[in-house]
Amino acid sequence: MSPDARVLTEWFAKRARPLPWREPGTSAWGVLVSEIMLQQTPVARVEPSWHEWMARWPVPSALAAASPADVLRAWGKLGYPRRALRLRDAAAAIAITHNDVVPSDVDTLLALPGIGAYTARAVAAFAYRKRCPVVDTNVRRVIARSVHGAGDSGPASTTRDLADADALLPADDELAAQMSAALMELGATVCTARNPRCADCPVFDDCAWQQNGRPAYTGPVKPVQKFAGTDRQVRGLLLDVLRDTSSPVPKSRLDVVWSEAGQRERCLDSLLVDGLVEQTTDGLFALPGDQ
DNA sequence: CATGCGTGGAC
DNA sequence: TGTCCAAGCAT
Repeated sequence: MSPDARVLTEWFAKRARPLPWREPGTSAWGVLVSEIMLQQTPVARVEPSWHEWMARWPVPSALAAASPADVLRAWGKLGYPRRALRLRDAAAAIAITHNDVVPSDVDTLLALPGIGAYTARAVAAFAYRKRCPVVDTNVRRVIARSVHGAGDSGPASTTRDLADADALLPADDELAAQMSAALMELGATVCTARNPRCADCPVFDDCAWQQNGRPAYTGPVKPVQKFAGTDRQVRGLLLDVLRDTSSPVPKSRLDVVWSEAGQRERCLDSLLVDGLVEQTTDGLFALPGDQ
């Protein structure tokens, strides 16, 4: 009553999308960069940026040597730009502490900025081909349905989710890595959040959700994230101004992006605190490192 | 454990 | 011109 490793890995070999960071020969650094970019950002928007980053910063030390301003501009509109700064910080730590080699050990990876439970295990599994349970939103949904027979996954629980995924993995390292990738791919392309394509599912016959009659999700409602009018929108508008200028700007250039002064000031302050914006000695504003 | 953190595409 | 969702993380 759960997805079979052989069935799923054979499906993956035939049907998986040809994503560039999955190509044989991709460096662990390339895998790490892809994983950070893919946190909450769709594949289609990540692909072009990933190619640019790999050409420009092929090793961690190269990214570490770049200015935050250059990194933030290259990040562009992938969203959540703090990820870009943390990736640069992680690259510096890798360059200095690990001889420019991305660690393969989960606990060592977890100690790096911006790398959490998912990303650490994804690097171990996909770059180093380890038997290491990888749990993202796709895997949680696939397990909720195919194993537990529920309509969707409830709130995340790292310990329980890892145990669920671990139980599905075969003993062999390489096969387990393929299985982890296959579970993610299944959730991303077939066992989707809305309108799952069950007719195309390789594990249809082993799916507990099917056998339960596809019950609707009954757990706690996940809160929907608003965007319009939030600080996230205002921060994005402020950063947009600074990404597009080559020299520091007076505050008046920032003031025009949002009419409510209180919120605008709060957002600018938080960007300064986050290290996403810098104020020059003459009181102008710029991306950090833009003088 | 709940929130806040960007952005844009698909319905 | 609304809602949901997308390979999470830090606090």
